[in-house]
Amino acid sequence: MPDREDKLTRTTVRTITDLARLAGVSPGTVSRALAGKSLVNTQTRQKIEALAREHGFRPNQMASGLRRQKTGVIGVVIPLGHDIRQQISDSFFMTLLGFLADELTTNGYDLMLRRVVPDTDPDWLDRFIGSGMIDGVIVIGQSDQFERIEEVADGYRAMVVWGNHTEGQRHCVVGTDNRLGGRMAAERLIAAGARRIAFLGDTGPMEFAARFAGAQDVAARMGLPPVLPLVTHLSPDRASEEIAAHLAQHGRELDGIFAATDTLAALCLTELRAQGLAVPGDVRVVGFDDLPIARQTVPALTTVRQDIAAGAHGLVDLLLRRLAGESTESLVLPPELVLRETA
Amino acid sequence: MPDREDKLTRTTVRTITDLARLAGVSPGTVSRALAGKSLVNTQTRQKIEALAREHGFRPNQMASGLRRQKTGVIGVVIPLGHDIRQQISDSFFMTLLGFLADELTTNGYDLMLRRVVPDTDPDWLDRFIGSGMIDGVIVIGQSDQFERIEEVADGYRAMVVWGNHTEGQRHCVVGTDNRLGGRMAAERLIAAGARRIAFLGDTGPMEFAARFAGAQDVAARMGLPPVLPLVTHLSPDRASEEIAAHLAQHGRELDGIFAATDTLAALCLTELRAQGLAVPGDVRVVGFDDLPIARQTVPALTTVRQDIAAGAHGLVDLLLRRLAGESTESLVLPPELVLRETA
DNA sequence: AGGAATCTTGCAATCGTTTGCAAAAGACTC
DNA sequence: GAGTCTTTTGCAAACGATTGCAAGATTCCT
Repeated sequence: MPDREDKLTRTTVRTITDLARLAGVSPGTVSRALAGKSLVNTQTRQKIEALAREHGFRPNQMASGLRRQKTGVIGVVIPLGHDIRQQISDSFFMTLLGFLADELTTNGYDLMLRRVVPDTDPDWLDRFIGSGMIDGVIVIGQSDQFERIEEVADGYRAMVVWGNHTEGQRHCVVGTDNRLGGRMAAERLIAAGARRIAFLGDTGPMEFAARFAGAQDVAARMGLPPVLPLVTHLSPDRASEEIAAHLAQHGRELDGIFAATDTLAALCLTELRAQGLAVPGDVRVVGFDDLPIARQTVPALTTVRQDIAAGAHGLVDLLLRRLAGESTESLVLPPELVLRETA
Repeated sequence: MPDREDKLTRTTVRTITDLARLAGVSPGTVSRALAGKSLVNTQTRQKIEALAREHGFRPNQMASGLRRQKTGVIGVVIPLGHDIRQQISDSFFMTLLGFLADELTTNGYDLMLRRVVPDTDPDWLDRFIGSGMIDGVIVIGQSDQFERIEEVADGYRAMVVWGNHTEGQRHCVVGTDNRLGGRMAAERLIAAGARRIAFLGDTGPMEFAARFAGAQDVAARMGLPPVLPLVTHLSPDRASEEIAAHLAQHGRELDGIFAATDTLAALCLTELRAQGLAVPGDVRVVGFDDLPIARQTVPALTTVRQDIAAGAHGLVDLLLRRLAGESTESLVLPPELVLRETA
């Protein structure tokens, strides 16, 4: 086991100073060599690099961060609204998070994830920003914290938010055009023969409210009765019964359901079947998101697609631009209707 | 807008020294007051706390971390094996991540997420650990990096891994008893009438290999033909066609399928239907994980449940113990068969 | 060869907090 | 009122890397 032996006898080199001693130069030179600055003699640099590699030396990021006043870390924060349990496993957010991790890594940043409960911690955003641990922050979902975010945005530039765009808002946001998406959903339901439409989900969060409003737009324009809001929680366990109850009460009078998310739509399909309602025969259904599950429901779910990868890309791109001092406009992504079998 | 005005005229207090000047004490005292140490006079402390609150002061974590040699951050790293695209949105990992975030937050830690590709970056683990940014690391999934992890474990204690337990391994691991789970799955398939069983998924990763082996155990014990491995990728897009191809070739000779994950099982159900095979009439199916989707397939999926919440709790608990200097055993969680309609 | 120009390097201050040590200030005892 | 204990505080040295400045080494030119 020569390797083990080696490790023990070899002087352990933790700091740049250790390495400097070994190389017979000053710490400053080592720092410059490792940073790839041009001011170091090529031979010196190579010698230092070799030593560093040999001893597996890595500069301490904390110290470096402190001195340079930047950390190379981007904070990603998920504010949990009322419905705490939901978002923990929400496929949409999690998928977005995955893409974000990719994008940030590609750009040389690390990702610090924080889930916060604004209700119990009103200071959530300032605290994260003020911690000195992150160079910028991406907020995933406005939840019910629109105002708080606006306030912070006035004094802090390195922030981009995933969510809904509202006319005249001050924080930089990336998100799908939810209202348009809502319109597309309603139009499709109507085109498929629906006349009495319901919206399934929570109309509280801004994004959902916008989807609902979009559907409402269309119903009004077409002279149909107003869209009926069927309010549910978003976590699958609670939503199931709620959906069942809603359907028991209103199922027979409805012929179209626009679900706020694919997850809810899938649950709804299950319940519809349980209650003996045919899809799309008796009731048409349209979801939102186009998560993988949309392809696997029976029948396959017609839904409004959000381009998650593009969203993640936009978030990171805008944030980096802002870090570089640019001021950026919000980015509104177009939704896309994906026709399958439920409407 | 009195608030804005206020913010501008108020001297901005970023450092502990600023605050000290304001309070008329030394920086050291401020530090002690904010840290809640008992050595400060109560009145002094209150005065300092009041000022800190008023000016929204937060100590710089970088500086604090550097000085105290601990960061309050736990690294979570997801090594991506060959099948890079898969894990990005893999529900299982993402759900685990959500629970981890909860557990860590509860214990006062932040979470730094890193996705790495060991193939292109052999140094992935050392680099993360050596960065000085994290107090400990949780590795999600051994991927094909078992050896690398073992090596690191010899010299670094603050690490816990989610994955499969192997007799005599040196790193601390938390995970489901995959082999037992595999046995349970096969036993159920057989009890439901299957005789010719296939394993659907990648047998490369250790966890899956163990599940496969478990099924194999049972087939052998019962004197049935060996379990047929149907190898697929794990990302839904690629897996779909692969499953279709497998079924086209072997579908008629099989009467039981054990899928490595629920995601694959769900895809498989879709394909089975497409090819006109009845479930569970012609073919019985059992999945693994018990993700939310298992409840929503048609027919609903019988599956082997992993307790993700318990897993996350175990990972964090063991890691904290190790940080405290304890040495800990690995934790093997029992799987649980969830009977639904596919077997 | 002398002097200017260019490269390399070392020195020391700095980032913002924490903490051991010792001084200062009270509180108490006899 | 002097001496002993406690509290409270300030001082200054860390933590480990970066960087402006200036000195030392080279090279180049005339």
